[in-house]
Order: sequence, then C-alpha cells, then structure tokens
Amino acid sequence: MAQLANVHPATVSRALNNVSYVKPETKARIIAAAAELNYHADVFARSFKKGIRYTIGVVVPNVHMTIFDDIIQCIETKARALGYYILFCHTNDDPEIEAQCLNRLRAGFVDGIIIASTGQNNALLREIHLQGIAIVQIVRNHDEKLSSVVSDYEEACYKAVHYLYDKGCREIALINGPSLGRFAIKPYKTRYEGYKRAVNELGLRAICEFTDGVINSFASGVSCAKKLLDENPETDAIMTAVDVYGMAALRLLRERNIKVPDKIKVVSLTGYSVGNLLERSLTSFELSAKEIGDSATQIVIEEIEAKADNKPLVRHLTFAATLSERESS
Amino acid sequence: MAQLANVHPATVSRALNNVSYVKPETKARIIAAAAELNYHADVFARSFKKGIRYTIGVVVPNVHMTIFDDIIQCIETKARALGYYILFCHTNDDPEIEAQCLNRLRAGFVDGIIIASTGQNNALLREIHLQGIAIVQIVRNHDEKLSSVVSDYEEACYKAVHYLYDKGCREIALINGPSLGRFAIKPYKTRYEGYKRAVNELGLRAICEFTDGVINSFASGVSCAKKLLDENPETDAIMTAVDVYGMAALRLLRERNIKVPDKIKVVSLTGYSVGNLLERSLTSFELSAKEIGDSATQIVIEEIEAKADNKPLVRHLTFAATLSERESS
DNA sequence: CTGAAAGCGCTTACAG
DNA sequence: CTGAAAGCGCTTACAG
Repeated sequence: MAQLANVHPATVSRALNNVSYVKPETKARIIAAAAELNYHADVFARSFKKGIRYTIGVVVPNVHMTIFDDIIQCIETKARALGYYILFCHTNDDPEIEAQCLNRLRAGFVDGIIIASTGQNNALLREIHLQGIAIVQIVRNHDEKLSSVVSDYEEACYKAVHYLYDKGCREIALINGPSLGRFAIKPYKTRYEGYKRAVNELGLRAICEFTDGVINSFASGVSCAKKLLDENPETDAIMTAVDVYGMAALRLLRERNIKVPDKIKVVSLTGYSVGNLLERSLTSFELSAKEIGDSATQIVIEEIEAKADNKPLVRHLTFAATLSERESS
Repeated sequence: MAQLANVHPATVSRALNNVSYVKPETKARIIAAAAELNYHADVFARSFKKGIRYTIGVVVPNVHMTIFDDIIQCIETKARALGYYILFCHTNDDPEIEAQCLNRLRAGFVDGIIIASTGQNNALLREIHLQGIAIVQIVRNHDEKLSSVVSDYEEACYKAVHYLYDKGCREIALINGPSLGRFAIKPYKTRYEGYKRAVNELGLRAICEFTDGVINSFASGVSCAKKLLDENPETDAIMTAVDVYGMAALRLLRERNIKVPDKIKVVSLTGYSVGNLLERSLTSFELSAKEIGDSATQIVIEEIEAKADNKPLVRHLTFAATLSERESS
C-alpha cells in the first residue's frame, strides 16, 4: 500500500485518518492507491496500538423469549452508531459460565462490559472494574459499587397489585422467580418486596409461588400456576414476573376453562412486546428495552472514554415501567 | 510480571502456554507470580501477533421474536466451547446497514462470519471471502459460492400443503414474506416454490399474500390475513412463513370468531419454540436452531483453521424441518 | 508537509 | 532450559 503511493506508512495513516495535514496531491495519491488495492486499515492493529478495543462485552442470561432479545438489539444499534462492537455472551444464569465468560472478556478483548448478572460473581466483577474495564449492570443491580440501569420493579409490582385491587380483585397471586436466599436475583426480590408492601397495605393475603430451577421456563410457570390454583381456588388475579410465566398462566387457565379476565385477571410484570401478539393479549408493565439498552450503552462508553481523565463514574438509573392495559385484565 | 518472577517475558509466555519445556521450579515461580499479580496474558496482543482473532462475526436481521434468538445462542455456546467469541450485528434486513456491518467486520476483527443476509451484498461477501475471511450463510443461502446451512423450506412447505390436504382442506392459503423480484429473500422464495408445486400437483387454487416492508411484523401479518379472508372467504387453511405471522393469523381468527382448527387450520413454516407457549398452540414445521447453529459454527471454524492448509472448503448443508402437530390444525 | 523511530504486549524461531 | 531479537500493522511524538 505505502509503496504503491510511494510514501511512508505513517503518511498513509495520516491521510486516511485525517489526523494531520497532508499535501492534497499526496493525499489524493494515497486515496487512489487505497481504492485500487481495496485497502482497509487493520482496525485490530490500530486498536492494539491505541489500547482501545472499541468493543463492549454484553453478558446476559438468555435472549430466547426474554426481554434481552430486545435490549441487545438496542445496545448493538447504539454501540454501532458510536463506533463500538458488541461481543455477545449468554450464561443461562449459570454462575460458572458467567465467570468463564467474564474471565475471557477481561483478558484484553473489551473496553467495557454490560451485564445482567447472576449476582454470584460480584467480587470478580469488581476486580475487573478495578483493572480498568468499564462495567454497567442492566436489569439486575446486584452491586451498588457498579453503575446500573434498571426498571423500578418494586414500584411496578406495587402498582400492579393496586391496579388489580381497583378492578375488584381480592385474592391476588404472584408467580415469581428466585427471590429469597443466596441465589435470589434482584428484580425478583424487589418485585416480591413491592408485592408484600401492597398486599400488607391493602390487608390482602399473600399468595406467592416461586419457580425454581431454570428461570423463564414456560413449564415451570405452568406448574406454579397449577399449584397456585389448586391450593388457592379463590384466586382472582395472577401477576407474573415475566411474560413467559404470563403465557403459562393464560395457557393453564384456558385448559381449565377459567374465563380470563372475567374470573381471573392476568398481568405480567416484565412486558416485552410478545404480550401484544397473543390471541388474548396480555396486560403488562412494559419495560422500555430501548431506554435500558440505550442508556446502558451510553454510560458504558462514557465510562470508557472518561478513563483517560480518570474520573470515577458510577451512576444508577432507574426507569419506571408503564402499564399497557390489554385483554387479560 | 516477568521481573517479579525474575525471568524473561518469553519464558513467561512459554510457561503459561505450556508450549515448550520450562524447568519445573522456574515454572512454579512464574505461576506463583502470576497468581500474586492476578496476571492474565493479554489475549488481544496474542491474537494480534498470531494473526488469529478467535472471533466470529454473526450478522442476522433480528433476534427479537425470530428463530435467530435461538440460533445465536447455539452459535455462542458452540463457539465458546471451541475458544471463539461472537461479535453480534443485526441489520434489520437493511442492505446498507448490512454493508456497513460487513465492512467493519472485515477490517481485521474477525476470522469468520456467519450471516443470514439480505441477498443484496453478495459481491461484498465474496470480496471479503477472497480476503481470507471464512463465511457461512445460515437460513438464507443467497450465494452458492459460499458455504451454507439451511433448512429445506421447499420441502417443508410442500409437505405442509399435503398435510393440510390430507386433513381435508381444499382452500389452502399462504402468508409469505418477500419472494418475488429483486428483493426476494431465499427461504420465502423457496417456500413459495414448494407451495406452488404442491398446489399444482393437487389441483388446488393458489391463494397467497406477501407481507411487504418490515419482515416478521405482526401488524403486517394481520393485514395479510385480513386481505386473505376478505378476498377468499372459502379459505380453510392458512400456512404462514414464520411464527409471528401464524400468531397474527390466530389473533385475527379469534377476533372474527372463526373456530381454529375446526373452520380454519393454521400451520407455521418456521417453528421456533414460541408455538408451544400459546393459549392455542401452533402447529409448525420446526427448524432445529441447534442443528443450524452448531453446524454453521463448526463449518466456519473448520474453514478458519483450514486456511493455513489453503484448502478451499465450501460446503452446503440442508436440514429437514420436522412437523410438530399442535392444536391449531 | 512527511520520513524515521519507537512502541503497543505478546510469540517464536534462533542461539547458546 | 532460557535469553535476546524480531515482528504482527498500525500510530504518534520527534525531527527536519
């Protein structure tokens, strides 16, 4: 490349990056040569030299049938616009896989990490952060020392109970994910808190089932719904932590020929757009995947680019969920 | 690091990579020092030196509510097991975004690319391939000069017609994506061919609607279904190219109070697991996301690692779709 | 305005 | 068995 244009590689770099003045005719010669050879500067080598990878690791539990499919698209779009790539990892909520992914990412491949963590690798995450890699938690804020972008699950769940109460429901049940003990995952825990707050306030009975094992499993949602109805035949509303559980509830209710919403109302607390695509559409508290994805990306890149200035930048953002009322309530 | 263990960096490299014999006590000293400093070799620098990126670019239209959410998880799992990362890009089926993504990927960041392309950047893809980057097409085989892993859409669609015919349907309609003209996308085109083959063979009338604009749009699926029913009130079966269109059909049929499957049967031709999570579950010809994802990853990595041997390795794999009979038919 | 040199953090023939 | 050197493909102060 350099020899074709008859200049020094340094000049090629200067010309192609518009980084310092190059004599117009030299520049023209370089550009012509680049076109002829179909030359593309090796971005990898540049990143290596400059110490910036222009890459963000995104670590999420799953994208299949979860809000993360939407969030990851928003992250990628935003990152691309800002000149960054996305390195994608999914953990299935297995702490070991998560640690494995994080350890590979830290080894020089990314400038920053956006993660919805299991909460079991906080120490590792802090270590990686200290090493100089920007970190933003999304959806699950397991460590307040690290930036986070989440929804207000407590409030959404609290409001959902009130919403159903106002509709006349008095036996309001919750199908939730792991929210107690060592393996509790933050948003489930917080939803449970919002649920209890509302239920206590309104003098209702708490009826709660926790899916165990695999998170976001339809089958697990169905068995929770079964157990719920068998043990609490008076139930007149079912709130579910995520859409897939809501779909599971709708499914079981149809099998049992229980009219929705007349007899039992169903509300999902993590609406992602599937709720509106159903035969009987699902009322839900919608998170804005775009708000979460966009701001997480923004924050992680700001943190990356502030590194030079050595400002510590830990920020916490919380978005409200908005009620989308549909047919199931 | 090297000075703490009191050895040359080269020795550190040898010890940590087990690449040549190092005196046990030296090695022990190095490992101890690495542990103390929490040292992780910079994989990026290594990749740079060795000319291998251990990274695969994955370019797909969308992951939200499409089979690609599943495929990309399978690719990532497989790639991780084989020591590769996934760089994720989504194009929204916009040829310009696709070109932009490809041009960034080619600039030294990946050893290989797995793509479900729009079909509008074949020349660019070949150029990138010639440049030495392995390429495997998934789901959409727009260029036979490049490896591909697809399902047999023609056959699946052909079989679906027969399946419905055998159930007594005589007015079998198809809601399809772009399958004609310059912007046709391969699997839609192939499904259409399978449809026509079966319909001709059975002496049926072809009733076909094509969604335009955004692929995989629920709203577009609903309007196709509307048009279909308005213009062909005798319709007794609706086949849809993808699950989202199937859901759209189910939705509209419920709104119109048309009994499924008694009056009209619905079959999706790209089952991904949502079909089984619905109130009325959706019969579909299931693609194996795992088969496609795993083998695409395998092939692209084989192609990458064969590069050294300079063997040209273009392979085409076709998997059959399997019928999952559910409530909608 | 542009060349020559140094260097990003590793790996790998080459010596010894 | 391990050091010293070269080099992956760029960028960027430093000269001139």
